[in-house]
Amino acid sequence: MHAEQPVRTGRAKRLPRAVRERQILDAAVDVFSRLGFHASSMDEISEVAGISKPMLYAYLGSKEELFATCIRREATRMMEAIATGVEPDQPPDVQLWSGLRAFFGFVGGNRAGWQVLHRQASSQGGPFAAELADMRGRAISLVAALLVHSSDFPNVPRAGDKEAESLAAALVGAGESLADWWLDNPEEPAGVVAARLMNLVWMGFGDLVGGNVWHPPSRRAPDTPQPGAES
Amino acid sequence: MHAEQPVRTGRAKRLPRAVRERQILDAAVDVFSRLGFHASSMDEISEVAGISKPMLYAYLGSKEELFATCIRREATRMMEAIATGVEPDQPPDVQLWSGLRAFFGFVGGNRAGWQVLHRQASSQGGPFAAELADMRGRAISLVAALLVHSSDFPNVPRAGDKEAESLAAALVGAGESLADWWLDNPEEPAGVVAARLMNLVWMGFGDLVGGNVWHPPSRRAPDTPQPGAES
DNA sequence: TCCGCTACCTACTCGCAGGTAAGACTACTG
DNA sequence: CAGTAGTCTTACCTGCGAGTAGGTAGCGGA
Repeated sequence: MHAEQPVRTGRAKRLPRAVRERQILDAAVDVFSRLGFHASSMDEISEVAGISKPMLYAYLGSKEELFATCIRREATRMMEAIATGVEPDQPPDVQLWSGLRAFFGFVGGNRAGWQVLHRQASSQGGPFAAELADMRGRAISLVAALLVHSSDFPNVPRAGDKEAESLAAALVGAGESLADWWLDNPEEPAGVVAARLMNLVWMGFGDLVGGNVWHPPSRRAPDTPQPGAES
Repeated sequence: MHAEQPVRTGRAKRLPRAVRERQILDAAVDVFSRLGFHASSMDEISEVAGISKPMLYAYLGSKEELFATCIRREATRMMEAIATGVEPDQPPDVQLWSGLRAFFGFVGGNRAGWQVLHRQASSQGGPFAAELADMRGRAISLVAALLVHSSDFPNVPRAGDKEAESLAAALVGAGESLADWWLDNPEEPAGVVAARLMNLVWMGFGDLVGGNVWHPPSRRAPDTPQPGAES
């Protein structure tokens, strides 16, 4: 799970600041994800990072600043992964599908990052949750734009945008929760989890219990869920 | 939000143990929900409860035991609220609808309880998360049974149960997330939030962008979302 | 009215973890 | 070979909060 550095003795090798900072952030994400914000000690983080505590403070400031930096880094990585994965000229369901695959692919390849980003950040109050809320807001806007663009909401005359936005919030929330659930049930590959959510939000239970499933255009038989990216 | 006791001076009124324990748990849920587990001090909880710290230890044991007791109490309350709200002889969509209304009704009336139950418990590791996972497991089983009972899953020959269970997990997760989202956007009434999730999971985006919405049987016109229970 | 029990308190101990002071080692530059 | 800038360390201070020792006050029973 987390790479176990051999116990450090004596002085660490001299490295340029940028490299050290990356190492420290990696270590911090690892420790925060395993222990949570409060239970993580700066001593432990510095030990995992292979340096001594004052380096932490010299480079990353206080514990809270360090945590915020972790959150920002992981949030940025995730949004970039999604933005890279989605194909803007496709029909809406395919865009949604590729977005979901990118999202679950990222989570699968960055369990620790997702853990600290979502679970930890949301449980600490104040600026951390705000940081997270900002990222979620961007994701919601993305989905909402997709929905609004893809069709009108004929039955909700004036509130179309708000309606779309809150549906998008529900979807994003479902994705976050399913990702959390996946952390505890890691045996399934990313594509299967993504396909499940895709079916749920695109088809709905009403269709699914009737046997209608969504499937990507022209690839496989309708009844096999898309394997997709591996965990 | 939380009832502000006047600053206590001198000795508290003598009360039977059961009553004190309830007071203490109320105070603990309040403080835990606002500050989180680690940031909450036993001093603060005892102060809010209107008693002195040794009483906490005498009645509720250690801080961890106190927290676990809070979680269990809130979890039990929530499952009871849902079980009471659902009507077993109705068709599946109506059962789901009433379950969702009961759930969001509970959360709306117990913001602090939900906060500590979900956000706090899930972010602390170990036994607390396990406690929560147990409750979630029961909720998932409930929904999965509903799905399996309501119809076959024709396209997934042998894995029907597992498929249903993981869809149920996604739904429960969506509900949890939407409830969290609702904590930060509390202006909407419970019924509207419940109706949104109902539409999402029952109809799916595929229908919704086409203008098809779900509505409770024989109450209103199909195009108005159900206002439902008030916050 | 005295006993004993339960509710309740003040006033501590003590370890842990965030944060820092002050200096030592390395490498580059002239 | 100085001088300087940046890297890195040991060894400490300090406050906060979990948990406790030991004692006081009200109440019910005989």
